Amino acid sequence: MHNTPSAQTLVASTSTEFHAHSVGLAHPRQVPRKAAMPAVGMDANEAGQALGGQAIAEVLQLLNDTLAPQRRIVRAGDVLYHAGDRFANLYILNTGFFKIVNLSPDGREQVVGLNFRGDWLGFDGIAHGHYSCDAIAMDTGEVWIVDYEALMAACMQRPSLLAVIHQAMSREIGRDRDSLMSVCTLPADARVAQFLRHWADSLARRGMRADQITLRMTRAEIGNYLGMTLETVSRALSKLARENLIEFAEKGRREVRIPDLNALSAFMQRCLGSACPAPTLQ
Amino acid sequence: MHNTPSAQTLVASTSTEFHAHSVGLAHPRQVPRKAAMPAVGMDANEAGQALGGQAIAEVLQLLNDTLAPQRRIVRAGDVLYHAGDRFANLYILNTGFFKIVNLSPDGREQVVGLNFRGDWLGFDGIAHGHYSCDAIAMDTGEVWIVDYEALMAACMQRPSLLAVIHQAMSREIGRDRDSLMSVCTLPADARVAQFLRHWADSLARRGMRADQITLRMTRAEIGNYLGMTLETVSRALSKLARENLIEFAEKGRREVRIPDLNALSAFMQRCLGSACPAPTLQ
DNA sequence: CGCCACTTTGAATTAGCTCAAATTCCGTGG
DNA sequence: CCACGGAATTTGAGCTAATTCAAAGTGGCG
Repeated sequence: MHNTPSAQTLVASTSTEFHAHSVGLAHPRQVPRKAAMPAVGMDANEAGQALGGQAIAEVLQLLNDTLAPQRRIVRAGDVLYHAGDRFANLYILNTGFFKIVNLSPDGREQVVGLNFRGDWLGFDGIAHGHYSCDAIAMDTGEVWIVDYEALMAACMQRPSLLAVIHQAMSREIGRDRDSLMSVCTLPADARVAQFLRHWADSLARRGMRADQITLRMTRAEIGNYLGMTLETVSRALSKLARENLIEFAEKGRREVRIPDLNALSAFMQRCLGSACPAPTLQ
Repeated sequence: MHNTPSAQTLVASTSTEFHAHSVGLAHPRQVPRKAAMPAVGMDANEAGQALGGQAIAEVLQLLNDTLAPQRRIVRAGDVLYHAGDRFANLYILNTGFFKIVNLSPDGREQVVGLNFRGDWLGFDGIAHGHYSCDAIAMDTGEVWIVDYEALMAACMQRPSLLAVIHQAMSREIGRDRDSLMSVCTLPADARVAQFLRHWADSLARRGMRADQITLRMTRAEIGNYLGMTLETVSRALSKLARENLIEFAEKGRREVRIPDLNALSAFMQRCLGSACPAPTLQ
C-alpha cells in the first residue's frame, strides 16, 4: 500500500464541495470474551460505539443548559481549527459533517476521522495546548463552541457531564484503533464495504435513514481515509454495484443506495475468507 | 497491503507462555522504580511531544500521594485486561512494556498500541463499560492500578489531576492518528524506520538511553503493528543495517543500535522522496 | 454551451505478499 | 557441557493486489 500523497491531491480541503462525513470503519468488534453483548441487530462495536439519537439529544440538552454554548454556522470547506492553532475550545457537532485531517511536516496529508452529529471535536488539542490537525466542514452545519476551561469548571459541579466527556474521548480512541485495524487487516474491497457499512450505521444510530447515503467526499478523499488510491476506491465501488450490493442514484455517483446492510458485511467476510484459511492467532 | 491474519500467527495473546524475549533479563531495562530520572539530553524535537521523564515522575508522585494505588507485578505474556472485561480500573505503567491488541469477531488481531513507563492503559474501556482490547505485558514490569471511580472522586478535589488524565487521553488520540497516517502514507521501509525512531524517542523522553534499544517484539508482531508481513519487516531491517543506519548486537537480532537518529529520519524522507514529486495538497 | 473537476476503466508496473528453504537462537534434557 | 528441537529470522523466487499512467466519459455550474 502506501499511496503517495503526491499527484493525486486530496482535493480540496477548503473546496466547496458539499460535505461529507463519516463512516469509518465500523465493524463488528470483538465478541467480548466474557461479556455482555448489547444491542441486538446492530454491530456490537457500533452498538456501544456511540450514543444513539436519543442519548445525543440528551447530551446536547445538558450542554445547552449548563453552558449555553456559542453557536457557529459552518459551510463546506470551512476550517473549524487548524493544526497548530492554540487550543481553547472543544466543539460539538450539532448538524453537518466534518473531516479531521492530520498533516505531517513533510506535506503528507491524512484524513484520520469523520464526524457526525453529536460528535466532539478538538480533543487532540488538550495534550499540547495546540490542535494537532485540521477540522474541516464537509457540508453546511452548526457547531457548538465550548470553552474548555468553562467546561472543566462546569464538570466540577456536575460529574455526569464529566462522564459524558470521558466517554466521548474513549469512543474516539476506540474508533481510531478500529480504523487502524481496518487499514492493516482488510483488503481494499472489504475496506470500502466496511466504510459504507460504518457510514450507514452511523446514520442509523442517529435516527437517519441508512439505506440511502450521500457520500460527501470525493473518491480521492475516501481513498486517503482508507489508505488506497482513488482508482481503487472507484473500482471497489463498481464491483459492489456489479454485485448489487449497492446502487448508484440515477444521476451522480455520490448517492448510494444500500439494499441490504448484512449483504455488505457478508461481502466483507468473503473478501477475508478468500485469502485466509484459518486464523487461529494466538 | 492487507496482511492476512492467517498463518503467521501473532504469537500469543492470551497465552501465559513467556513467549519471546526471554532475553528480558540480560539487558538494560528501564530505570528503577521510583527514580526520578531527569532526562537530560533528550531530543529537542521530542521534548514537547509528551511528558518528559521529569513530568512523568511528578505525575506518578501525585497519583501515589492522592490515591496510593495498588501495585501489580506483571511478567511477559501477562494480560492486564481482556477485551470484553468489565471496566473498572485505569492502569499506569510504572515499569515494563505493554502492547495493546484489538480483536475482531472474525479472528483478526491487530496491535494498535505500544506503551512505556508513564503511559496510561484502559481508557478504551470508559466508553462502553468494557475494555475493547487486550493489554499484554511484553516484559516484566509494574503497573499501578487505579480505580476509575476513586480517581474521578479525587479529580473533583484536584483539578490538576483531571488535567493530567485529559492530557493522557488526548495524547493517546494523537498517537493513534499518527499511527494511521504512517500506515496509510509511508512505504514499508519508511514505516520500519519511523517505528525505530519513535521507539528511541520514547525512551529518550523518559530519560533512558536511546541509541541502544531492545525490540521486545517478534518480527511478526512488529509487522502486525505496522501493517506488513514479518518478511517485509526483516528485509527492511536488513536494508537499514546494510546502509549502516542500524547495527544488530553480536548475538541475537533483537538488540538494535542506532548510531544516528537523524540519519534514520533522513532515510524515511528519502523513501518518500523517491516516489513523490511534489504534494501541494492544498 | 463549454469548462473543469470528478469518475471510470484499461493496461502496464511494482511494492509487498506468499511460499519455501536455509540458518541462527535459545531453552531443555541427557 | 553438549546434543536436540522448536521458534524466530533471514533470504530467495515467484505472484498478485494495488498502484501508476493514461485516456475517455460524465455531470455540475457559470
